[in-house]
Amino acid sequence: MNGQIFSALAEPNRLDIIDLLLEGALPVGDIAKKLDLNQPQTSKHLRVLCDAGLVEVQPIANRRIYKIRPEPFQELDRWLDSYRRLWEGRMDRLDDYLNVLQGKKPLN
Amino acid sequence: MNGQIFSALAEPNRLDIIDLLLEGALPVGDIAKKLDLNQPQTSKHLRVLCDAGLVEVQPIANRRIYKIRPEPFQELDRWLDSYRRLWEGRMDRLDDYLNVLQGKKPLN
DNA sequence: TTAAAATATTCCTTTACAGGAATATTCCTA
DNA sequence: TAGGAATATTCCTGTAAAGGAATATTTTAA
Repeated sequence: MNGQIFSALAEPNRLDIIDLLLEGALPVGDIAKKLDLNQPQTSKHLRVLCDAGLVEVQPIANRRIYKIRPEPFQELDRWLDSYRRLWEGRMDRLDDYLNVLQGKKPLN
Repeated sequence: MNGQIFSALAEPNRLDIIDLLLEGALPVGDIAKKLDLNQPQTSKHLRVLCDAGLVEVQPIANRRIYKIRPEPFQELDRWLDSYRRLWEGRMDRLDDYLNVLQGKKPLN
């Protein structure tokens, strides 16, 4: 799992940008206006999101339209797969650990 | 979506800790040893993970056993739901935006 | 009740990063 | 081709957070 994705999404404004772009691609100015950010910060956040591969740009005339790239979300989804077993109850390794302790089995 | 989760996972060592705990609950010392971290840093990272709700503790004798809490991962999973439409091809809003431009339809 | 093991916390320093303001760049249009 | 709109970049500053070292705390065991 690529940690850069988490870093990019850790910043609240960037998470907002992503959630906004889910509704559709937008140029920088619209993003800034809708989220009440000023333009330079918006561009900077978009830069980070771009570097992390979370969004991509398509220039149209004067503007640069940003849209979400699905790939990192797919990667996140695959990573989460490993954790689904957790809440599907097939795994309570704390109990396992307790058993290890009681059975005196070494832990490596 | 709670951004604290992303912040907690943005730190590489913490992501490693989470991936390690997926294999089973462990006390601090074992985590430190397996990841080649020193003990204080490990405790500090576990603190952050705890505050974010990603892990929980159960004291056993001298030790404190850390294990993953499934809930935040479920939250992440639900959040990702909104994005699954993206890679299922039911959504290419960049095209939508282009149509808006061509059709002179206002964008709000 | 004292020593030692396991863990948590504090203090300090350094670094990364977000925001603000100003400016540079790019591209269209008249 | 000059001006303006849209966007990107740079510089500066303040702040949050990570790592190291030392120390405090808790719990067990003798």
